Amino acid sequence: MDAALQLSIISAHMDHISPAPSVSAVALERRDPFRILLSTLISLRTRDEVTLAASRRLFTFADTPEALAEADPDEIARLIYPCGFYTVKAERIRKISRIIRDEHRGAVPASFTGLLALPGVGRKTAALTLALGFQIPAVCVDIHVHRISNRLGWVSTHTPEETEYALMELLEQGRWMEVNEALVRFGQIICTPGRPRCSVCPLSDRCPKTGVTSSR
DNA sequence: AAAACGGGGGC
DNA sequence: GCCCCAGTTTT
Repeated sequence: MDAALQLSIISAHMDHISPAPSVSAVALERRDPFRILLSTLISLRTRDEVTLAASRRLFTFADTPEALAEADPDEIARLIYPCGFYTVKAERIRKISRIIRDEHRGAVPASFTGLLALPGVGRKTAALTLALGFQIPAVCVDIHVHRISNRLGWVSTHTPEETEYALMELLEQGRWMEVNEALVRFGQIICTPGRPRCSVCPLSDRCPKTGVTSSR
C-alpha cells in the first residue's frame, strides 16, 4: 500500500468525522489571502477554537492591510487575546500590514519568496497562504504532517522542510490540498504525538508504528 | 509544579 | 543544528 492510497484512506476517513473547527474554517469563510495569512499567524501555539474566535474579533475590527497598518498594537493584542504570543503576534500583524501596504500595493504576495520575506512568516504559514488563498500548489508541513509522513514510512526525513520537498515529489498533482486539509487534522485528532488513537485509525493494521507511545 | 504545545528567527 | 521565544492547557 503506497502513500497515495494511504492518503486517500485518511482523506475519506477525516471527511466523515465530526467537523473540526479548523483554522482553515476561519480562513475559508472568505477566500481572502490576507485573512488566511493572519489566521495562520494567529494559530501558532494556539488551539483552533481560540484561533477561530480571535480571528473573528480581529476581522470584525479590521481586515485590510491599510487599516491594520495604522492600528494600535495594544488594541490588536487585546483583540487576539488569549492566543499564545499575542503581543508578539500583534506587532507582527502591524509590521506585515505595513509591508504589504508599502511594498506590495496592498496585496498579499502570491509567491513563496514574497511571503517568506514577511516577519513571522515561514514555510508553513507561506504554504497555507498560497494553497488556501491563491490555490497555488503548496504543502503545509506542520509538526503533524512531518510526524505522520515519517511514521507511515512515506518519507525518512528529519526536518519539516525536507519532508515538504519529499512530499511534493512523492504526491501527484492535486494531492497537496488533501495534505493541507485532511492530514493536518488527522495528526491533531488521531495520529497524535504522544498517545495516538490507533484504535480508531483506518491505517492501524498497516502502520509500522501502531501502538507507539513516543513522538517517533 | 511541570510539561506540552508549534512555528519562526538568530546565531 | 541549537537555542530562544509567551502564554495557555494538560498532566
